Amino acid sequence: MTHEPDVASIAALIGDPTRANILANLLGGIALPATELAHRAHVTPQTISGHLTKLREGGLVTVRRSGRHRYYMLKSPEIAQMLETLQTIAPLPETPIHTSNVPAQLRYARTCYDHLAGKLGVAVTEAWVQQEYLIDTGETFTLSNKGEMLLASWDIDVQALRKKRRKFAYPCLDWSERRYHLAGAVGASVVQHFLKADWVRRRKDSRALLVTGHGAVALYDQFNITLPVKDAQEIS
Amino acid sequence: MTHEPDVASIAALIGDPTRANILANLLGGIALPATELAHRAHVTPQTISGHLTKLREGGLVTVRRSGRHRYYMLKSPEIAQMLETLQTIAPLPETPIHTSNVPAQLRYARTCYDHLAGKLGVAVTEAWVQQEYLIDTGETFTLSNKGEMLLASWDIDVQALRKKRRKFAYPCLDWSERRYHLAGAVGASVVQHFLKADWVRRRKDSRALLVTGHGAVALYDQFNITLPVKDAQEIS
DNA sequence: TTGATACTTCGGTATATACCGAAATGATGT
DNA sequence: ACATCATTTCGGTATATACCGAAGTATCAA
Repeated sequence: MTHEPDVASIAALIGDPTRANILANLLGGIALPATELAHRAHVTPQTISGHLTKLREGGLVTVRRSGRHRYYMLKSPEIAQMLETLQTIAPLPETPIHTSNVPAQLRYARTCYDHLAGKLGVAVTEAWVQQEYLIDTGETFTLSNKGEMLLASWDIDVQALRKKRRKFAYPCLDWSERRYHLAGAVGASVVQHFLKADWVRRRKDSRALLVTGHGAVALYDQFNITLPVKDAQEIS
Repeated sequence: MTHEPDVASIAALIGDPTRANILANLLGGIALPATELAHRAHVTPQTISGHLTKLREGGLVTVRRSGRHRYYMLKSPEIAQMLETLQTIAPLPETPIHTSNVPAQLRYARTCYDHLAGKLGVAVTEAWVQQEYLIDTGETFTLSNKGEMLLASWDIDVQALRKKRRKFAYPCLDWSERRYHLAGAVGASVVQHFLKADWVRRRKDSRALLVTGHGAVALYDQFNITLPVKDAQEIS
């Protein structure tokens, strides 16, 4: 009938609550086995298995086999970006007065597929713009010379990042903060550094991040970033 | 349970084939009455009415009442951009050997919400980049001085466009051509000029555009753009 | 081999919802 | 007032599909 792309089929894939849950979990950027995804979605493994094959047939996720586990992950950064775009226009469920602990952690610091998000992501991005490591051109971020030197000092090969097919650096609207954070190839490599330097650690069971005491000091010393320390930061 | 945005609900909205059809038609940027949408989707008015209220409750479309008609349109350019993003990752249904006439028209020239797309959109964009009206920075388009003068000569207030909250100029991946065309505030005003100058006309029943003979000459004279003329161009 | 774990396939049920026919509402023109 | 057209509401049916229990394959560790 019509020869336009079949938007409906993939939207329908995302449209099921359980599958949306799977995708949201994979937005953490890490590969997860089927059972773990089943646990998080509160359904049985059979059910998750069915959903995963559909997502795979739809081209949204891929599998990597390792022994008797099968690790599922998003197929490409483009898929992740599409999901982020969806998140920005999706309604945020109204927050109860006493917001529970778990979402607070997520709001505090998390990974958004492969870059920093949450209060931490926004704080770092805004500090860098203010201190002119980054230049906000309105639709893109550009690295200043100062910024290039910073990344070079972290052993990040900026030229290699530029050659990648994916976007270099752009502002991604944060759904919890309603402000922009740094995404793209640069954003991804920044998270890698934060993890390597042990400024943040991944929590086991969610895509929330934990800022270490060490990391908090470093962020303050180097970029004058002060974060609210009260939330759930029990690592020394 | 989770406090993340409810991606599933709006994805489910887009996930129904009939509703996706509605949204695709509204991507033409024009407001359409319910009956027209019903006709295009090959369903009865009752059915469309139900879908439209759901889309309205979901915040994807708005209504403008005019007499006994109700004109529906996409609620915001952000919604349009999200749909375009979806289109780029959605599978393109395989084209039959003898591609029918209607999709050929769409592939030839169409509006994508409010800017040019299809072969025409890509041709104009690439010509402008080559002739340095536009500068392709990879993730954004910048207007050169030459480009600013061109738009000024068309009575387009470039400064006013820059002040708008929406993106100024960026490349939008064309689903039919698999190449980029110009989108954003600049793209929208360019279409307005093309229509005002009668270089193109809207077809009544789709978002395909018709290039006038007058327009073809102008495009060739001013930008050295040659378009395949064979397709469905019966206007002198 | 036996037993355990990870995952998939099959079959049946239960729920959601897209669709249409019939009828109500509302606006327009005569 | 009446007839007409655009749109919505209601009720009933038919189809799709998410879910789980049970059983089957595959991998690993004794």
